[in-house]
Order: sequence, then C-alpha cells, then structure tokens
Amino acid sequence: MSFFVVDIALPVPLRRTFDYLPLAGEDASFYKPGQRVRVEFARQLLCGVVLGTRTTTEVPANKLKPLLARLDDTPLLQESDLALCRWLADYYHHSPGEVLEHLLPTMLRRGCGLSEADERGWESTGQEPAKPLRGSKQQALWALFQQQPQQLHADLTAQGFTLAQLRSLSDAGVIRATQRLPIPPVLQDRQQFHSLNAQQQQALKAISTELGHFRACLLEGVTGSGKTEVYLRLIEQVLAQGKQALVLVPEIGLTPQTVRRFQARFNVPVALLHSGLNDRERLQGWRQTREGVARILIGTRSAVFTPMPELGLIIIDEEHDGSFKQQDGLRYSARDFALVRAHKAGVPVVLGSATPSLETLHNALSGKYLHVKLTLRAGNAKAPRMKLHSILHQPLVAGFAEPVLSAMHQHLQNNKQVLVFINRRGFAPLVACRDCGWMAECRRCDARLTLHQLPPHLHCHHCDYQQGVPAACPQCGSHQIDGLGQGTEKIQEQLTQIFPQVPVRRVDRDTVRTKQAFDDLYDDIHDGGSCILVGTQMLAKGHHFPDVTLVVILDADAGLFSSDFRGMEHSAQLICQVAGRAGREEAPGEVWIQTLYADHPLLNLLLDSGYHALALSLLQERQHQQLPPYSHMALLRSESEDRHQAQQLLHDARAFMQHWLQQQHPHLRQSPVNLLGPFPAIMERRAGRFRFQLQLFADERPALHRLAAVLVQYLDDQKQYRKVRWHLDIDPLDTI
DNA sequence: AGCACGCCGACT
DNA sequence: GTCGGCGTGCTC
Repeated sequence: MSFFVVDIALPVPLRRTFDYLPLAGEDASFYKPGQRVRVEFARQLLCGVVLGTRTTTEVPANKLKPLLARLDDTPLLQESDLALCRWLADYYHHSPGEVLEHLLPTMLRRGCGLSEADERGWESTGQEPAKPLRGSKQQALWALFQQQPQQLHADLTAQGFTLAQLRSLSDAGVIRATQRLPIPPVLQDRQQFHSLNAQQQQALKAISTELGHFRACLLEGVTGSGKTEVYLRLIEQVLAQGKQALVLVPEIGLTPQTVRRFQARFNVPVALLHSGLNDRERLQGWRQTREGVARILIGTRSAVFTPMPELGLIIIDEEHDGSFKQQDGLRYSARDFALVRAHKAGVPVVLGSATPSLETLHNALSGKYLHVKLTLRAGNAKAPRMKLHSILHQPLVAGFAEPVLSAMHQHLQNNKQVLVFINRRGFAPLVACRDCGWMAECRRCDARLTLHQLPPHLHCHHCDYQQGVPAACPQCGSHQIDGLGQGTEKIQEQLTQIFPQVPVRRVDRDTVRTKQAFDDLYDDIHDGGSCILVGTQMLAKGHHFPDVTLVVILDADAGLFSSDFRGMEHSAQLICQVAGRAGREEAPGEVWIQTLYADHPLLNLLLDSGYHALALSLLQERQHQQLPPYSHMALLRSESEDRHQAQQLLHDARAFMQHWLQQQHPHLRQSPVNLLGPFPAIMERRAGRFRFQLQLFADERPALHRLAAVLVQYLDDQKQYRKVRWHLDIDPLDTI
C-alpha cells in the first residue's frame, strides 16, 4: 500500500493543519473530508476533522503519529461546508480547526455520536397480545398504544409507568423500543396569512423573482411596516419549492412570540438554535436541520453555520444589529458570512431593517443589492410624533423636565403605558465624597464604580468587580459620601414617588436575568393597565408593547459625541428602535428626547427627515473621511498587564507592516494600506490589562488581506511578547 | 489553548 | 528534605 498522510484540522489556536498517519490497513479511500478522527496531539486526546489526504508531507517521519480512531464512516460535513470553513479561516485569518468548531455542535466537537440526539421511545408492533395482559397498568399502557402507536419513553414514565411494565409489553411482542431523532412539533392551530398591502405585495414580488439564484436584497421598512409578513410569504414560496429557509435574528429577538409567529403559519417543523439551549438540544436542532427534517431554522448568530442540504433562502432580521458580530475568538460577522454562504449556495439573502447599517445601505444604493422599501405602516398605525426637548438651563425634577413629566402624567391618566429609556444600570453611575472630591474607582479598570442599592454595593460594569459601600470616605474620613447622577434604579425610585398611583417596573440586566423573567414581565405588561417602564436598551429591541404611547429618552446625548466613528449611526438606530416601541396600534405614539443639544444638526435631521435621510448624510461624511463603507478596516488590538509590552507589540507590528508595504510597492507614493496608531483604547485599562490598538485602512480588500496574512504570520513568530494577547479584528464594529 | 518540563521559595 | 509557584516551549 502506498504512503499517504491524512490532513487534519484540530481545535487549537494555531493557524495551520496537521498531518497524521492513517490507521493500519486503511488506504486513502477510507478518509473522506468532513469525517471526525481521534488523535493524540501534544500529549492530549483531541477530536479533529479530516480535510483530505496527501501522498507527500514536509513533516519529518519521526514526528508523524498515527491517528487513533476514525469516528465517522460517512462525513459529518460536506465539501461545501469545508469550503465555507476555508473561506472563514482565510478571511478572518483564524485557525482552521477553531473555525471548524463553529460548524459542529459541542457534543459532536467532543466526539459524541449523532445518536446522542435521539429520543428513546416505544411503538406498537401491530400485533395483538397472544394472551390477555396481566395487571391494570399493563392494560392501561396497551390502551395508550392502541390510541397512539408511538410514545416517548420520558412521557410514559412521567405518567407513572415503569420500565418493567414496558418490558413486559415488549416481551409479549406488542411493542418494541425505538430510538429516533425528535421532530420539532408542528402547531395544530394554523394562522392565516395576513393580507398584504400594495407595497408589501410589490416587495414580495420583487424579491421572489430572485429565488433560485444568489441575490442580496435590502428590505428597508419602517417600524410596523410589516417586514415579517413579507418574510413569511417568501418562506412560503421557498417551502413550496421543497427548499429550506434560514432566519437569523438578533440575540434579543428570538422571543417565544417571534417563534410562534413562524410556527403558527406553516405546517412544517421549525428548528431553533440559540444560546438558551443545552448541548443535547443544540445537537437535536443541528441534526434536524442538517438532515432536512426541519424546513425552517430560526437562530441567532451562530446558527448561520448550520449545514442545510436544501437551503433556498436566508433572512437576516434587524441586519444592523451588533449582535451579529462575534466579539471574541473568531470575530466573524454572521451577516457578512450569510452573504458568502448565500452566494456559494446560489440562493437569495434578505437583509431586513428599519434602520439599515451604512454598509448595507451603501451596497443597496450602489445597486449591488436589490433595494426594496416599505414606507407605509400596516393597519391604522401612525408614525410616532418625535420631539426634542431642550433641558439647557431648565430645572429638572428627578432628571425629568417639567413638561416631560406632565406629558407622562397625561398618558398615564389615559390608562396608557410610558417607557423611560436610559442606558445606565444601577442607582448612580458615580460615588463621590462631598468634602474632598474622592470618587469610587475600579482598581482594575480606568472606570468609576456604579452604586447599586438592591442590594447596596459598588459594581464595576466593565470587569464585574464588586465591593461594599464604604461608610466613610477612604481619603478624608468624611461621611458625606453620595451617589451622583442617575441610573435605572434611581429613576425607578424617584418615579415611584412622583407617580405613586402607577406601578413603575424596571427592565435591565439586573431585574431580567433569565429569558423566563423577561417573558413573565412581557406577559405582565401585555395584560395592560397604566404603568411606567424604566429600562436600558434591553427594552428597545424586538419587543412589542401595544399599550406604550409615550417614550422618553433621557440620555440621548451620550451617543452623539462618541469617539467611535459609528457612534452617530448606532445612536440613530437606537433612538428609532426605542421610538418604534411607541404606539404601534391605533393609538398614536409620542417620543420625547431630552437633550442639552437641541440644535444638534444630525439629531434634528433624524427627527425632521427620518433615519434614511440621516444615513445619507452620514454616508457623505464617511466618504469624505474615507471611512467604511468607503474603505475597508481591520483592527489589531493588544492587551497586557504590562503596559509597555502591549504598546511595543503594536509598534513592532507597525514597523513590520510599513517595511513590508514598502518592499511590495517601492514605486507607490501612497501605500495601499494606511496604518493609524498605536493608540490606547478609550478605556486604557480594563480588568487589570492595558489595551492598545492599531488601525488598518485600505481602499481595496485584497491589499488589506494580503497584509493581514503576513502580519499574523509575523506576530505568530514573535515569541518575546509572551504576556501580550493580541487579535486581528476584520471589519471591526467597535473601533474605540 | 493545553500540557509538561524545569527551576526556585515555604512547609508537613 | 518535598510540594507547588508559573515561566517557557511544543504540538503532525
């Protein structure tokens, strides 16, 4: 038998793959790309994925180890899946083995069998008992199987039946044990499709002509314009063609309400994949989708990797949402990757948003994407009236201007609900001594500690450090220590005093820890009755509160002057999203934005002319400054407990890149990649680590990626910065 | 990233 | 005398 090695991707953060010798007696035909194998790697047992075989290797013979076992006969992943992995590893300059981990659910990554997703059950064999069954329990069981020939083991034991009783029936030959992949339940009470208005029909028509080939479509629809109805109709067509649909939603958007809306419309199994599932449930959802049992997959960011044999359409709802970008490890954008995936699969992708990202909008305006707009609100819903309320030189009561409080009063009297939005958790964002000016600061971050009252403690929102509230000032011993400024807790407390007759509910990470807690609260609010909701951006996303008619935004100013070049874009998106919570039913909504900068031109543009007009203006600015989407960006970040080393690594990286660029393009006066930095991060020290960044800008992607490739190679070889962690973020979202 | 090897301080 | 601290080096 001729010599060959197996090329294997391993879950280690090394940007290469590894060669292993095959099992004794197996020729190359045993090794198919996508199979899992067990190998010994640096004295550990790992589960790797076969990428292929080769007849030659650079690895010296004495270093080659035989692999220990082949875990699959039929590959778990298809060639097309592996091609996507290759794309990801190249584009994000990441370890191929770690990229592959994203395509497999945890259990499969660890080497478990597919059958771990199976559910145990029993089914009737169709035979009648040869002699009468003994015991009332056995007879009851048999009656059950005559009604419903297939039963889950867990359901039967929950009804008080025992394994022994089941075994007796099995021994009698009337039932047998089964083990199969559960099928997601199909709801029985089917909902009718809503009728579409003319605009929705046009949108549907325009996008549905793209089914069957690749096309990116931006569905830009104002809040309440019925984007979801268009998605549902598209999915209907895709299902009719025997294809599957993938729906990606933001992390916060995967509510039972959303899911039910999809389940209730189609009589096909819908699989779900999100962070709330355990490993086994994830494996089940993955298998249901990969094996084509589920025809619709709804999931958050990571669901974009799920293999789908009959993919026909990808929908990305709220495409501008930041949660589609992973912020650690493989820093991928699920939105961008969905486009690549749709392209390779030859299917359309619909990007839906009321406030599209400037990247997507740019692509739509330039004609690269099909641009479909929904400007009309469904039903009788009217756009909320938005107004800026200047608080410059105005007396404030509990942080509210007098006219804002009376507006709140009015809406509450009409038995409506008021939503107060403030992006600050806790009681007070600052704790200071009135006598000497001392402030409570985090020991590990360049940040102030936030005062919380329930329970009383000081908390760093950046590293999670917590301590008690000091009774006296640690600097001067004074007892005049106070919380300054206001967070959600304080607003709640003060509003309770101002409006004693209505309940004031707080909605933030501290009150709504679990999905269940949110759902309970949601049901509660839905039951109606006047109330005030005080919350952070958690309130802004995805949820629909029909009785909210007034939204008050307390701290819009914070976002207006952000040092991130996307600050204004994100602020506008957030304002529109919060505003969208007001009056989605017949009752017209009002939105009051308190601001010190009532003359702010962009804020006024947003309010007078809407998000689209603001976005156009922001795009012009970006073009002048040659910022994304008019250039492409990568960010090299470093962090270390040693400030100097963190900075030095970036200095070296810069010098290396400048040298390389000069060598590559000696004749060019203008480098194809511009380097900016290193700069300290806006919060230079966080959790005890100093953080720096170096920005890379390029007009053309290929130039950026060629440089990035040699950069990571260079940094991988640098051994003198052992204590420095670094990563390269391609298309970073947060650039501060 | 693990994981082992290796060389210096406080302990039964 | 050892247990274990984490610096350093390697992984087909």
